Amino acid sequence: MSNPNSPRVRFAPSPTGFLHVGGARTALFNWLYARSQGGAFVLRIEDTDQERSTEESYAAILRGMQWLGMDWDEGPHRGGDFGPYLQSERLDIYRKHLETLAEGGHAYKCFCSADDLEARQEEIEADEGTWAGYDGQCRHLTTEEIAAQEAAGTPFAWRLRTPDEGSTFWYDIVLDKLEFQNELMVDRVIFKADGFPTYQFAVVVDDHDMGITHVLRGDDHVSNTPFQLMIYNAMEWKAPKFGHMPMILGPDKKRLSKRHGATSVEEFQTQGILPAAMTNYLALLGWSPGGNADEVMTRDAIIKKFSLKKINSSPAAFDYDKLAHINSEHIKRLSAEERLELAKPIIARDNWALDTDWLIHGVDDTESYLNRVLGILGNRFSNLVTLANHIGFFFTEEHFVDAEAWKEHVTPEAARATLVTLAKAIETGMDLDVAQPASAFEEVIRSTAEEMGVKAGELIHPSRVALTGQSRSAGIFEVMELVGARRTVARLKNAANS
RNA sequence: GUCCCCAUCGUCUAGUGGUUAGGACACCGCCCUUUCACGGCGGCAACACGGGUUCGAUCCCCGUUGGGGAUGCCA
Repeated sequence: MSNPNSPRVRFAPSPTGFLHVGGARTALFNWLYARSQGGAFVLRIEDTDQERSTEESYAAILRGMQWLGMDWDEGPHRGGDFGPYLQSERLDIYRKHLETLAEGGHAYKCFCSADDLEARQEEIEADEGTWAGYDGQCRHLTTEEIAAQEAAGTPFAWRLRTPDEGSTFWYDIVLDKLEFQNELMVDRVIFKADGFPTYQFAVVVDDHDMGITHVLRGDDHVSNTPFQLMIYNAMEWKAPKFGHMPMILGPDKKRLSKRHGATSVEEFQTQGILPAAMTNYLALLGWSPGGNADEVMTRDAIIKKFSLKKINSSPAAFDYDKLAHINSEHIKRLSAEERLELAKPIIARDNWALDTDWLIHGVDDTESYLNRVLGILGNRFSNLVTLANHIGFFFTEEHFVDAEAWKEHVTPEAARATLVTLAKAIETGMDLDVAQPASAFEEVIRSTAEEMGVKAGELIHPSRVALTGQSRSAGIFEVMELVGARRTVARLKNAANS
């Protein structure tokens, strides 16, 4: 589908944790760019850290991507012309390119151990100096010295010989011109002593070899970019365009972390957030459709409007309230059929089903029952997880009960008496062997209230809690219709006796 | 410490060298109403500070302050 001129972008997570919102946002912007330009979206796994990479993380990241609907054109389980897409399977490629660098004199062996470096740093700092990073000790080793170290079997890493003068700069898609003085750059390691390339080297090799045209990543990579540019230069490769997006902060403007609440994408899934809503909200963090345009958008609408030029350069704070709002808006805009599909797994999970003995007016199977339940629920359905509390009492006596509401509306003597009176009125005024419509319940309640000389609300509020266990619900007459006359009477009596 | 980035309502943001600085979330009030939610109406609330440039700066430049990032043989 992609032509030679279309962009190729990638998301390159390291499998050292779950897919968190920051990573998901980065992935999303890349994905949106690819989809909006007819380009290719590549998923590459950067698992060059043998210590921290795990299979679980790898699987979790893939799950997160799939849940959010970010399909990749090339990558794990999908293949592609530029594979393999796991860096741990590309070691030969990195070694080959390292050789090129070594031959050109751009890379050199460094025999300094971590302890050596630490000792030198301490020495300098003890003398009030500042350690600015690797000091270039092995830069000028003679062939004899190198031979001696190798003969002694000293482990070594490879470092890039970086330019000492001038500056390295690029025009960032988001941040515009960025420039760094070369003299401040140290010769960082590109190949570790364990035989694996460092991120700095692998990312450059892969982005080049995979034909990546645009690198969109978090701005925590800004200071890595000049070094990577130096690798491109040493390899005599053309560098891709870079775009650094600001990071996502917590509500307190501090770096987003677990203490702020959910940070992994899968946590939001378990909190009942719709993937489309999560995608929508993430897109709004650092990007905007502009002006007074509707913020609530489907994936397709976002793709249509997406533009790199509109990416914000200032960091955004994650707002859980707004996410909840976007989520409810998405649910609100769903058709009855779509809502039904979302709700089905919830009742299936607890084996909730219609019992024909309930004698529900106009309902003959579980699906049509659920459909009616969702119908009277209306816009109170705003989250997949809280939905269970809103509909449980229609299916089971073991439903959620709000203790506070019960204490306030059911426990008082007067309330109990009222419930008994109403239960009797329903028993005598209605045929319990026939399914009854909401209007019939309304009639009984209103006339009973009149006979008692009280407002209908006096009966309605305790009834609501007695039937639903909660002080908030859909219209009580409709609730009674769908709970059925028999169970309604039973619950009113049970509540009065509780 | 050094280097880099950022700065419009509490939050996400739109926006322009001259605007009543717009929208959304949250919050408050009113309406609707059997509760809640929805919906409708209204309200509160911002250009961080100090210098320039300019006839005029929220917008351009510099500085300060604040926040963030980097400074790893992590990615």
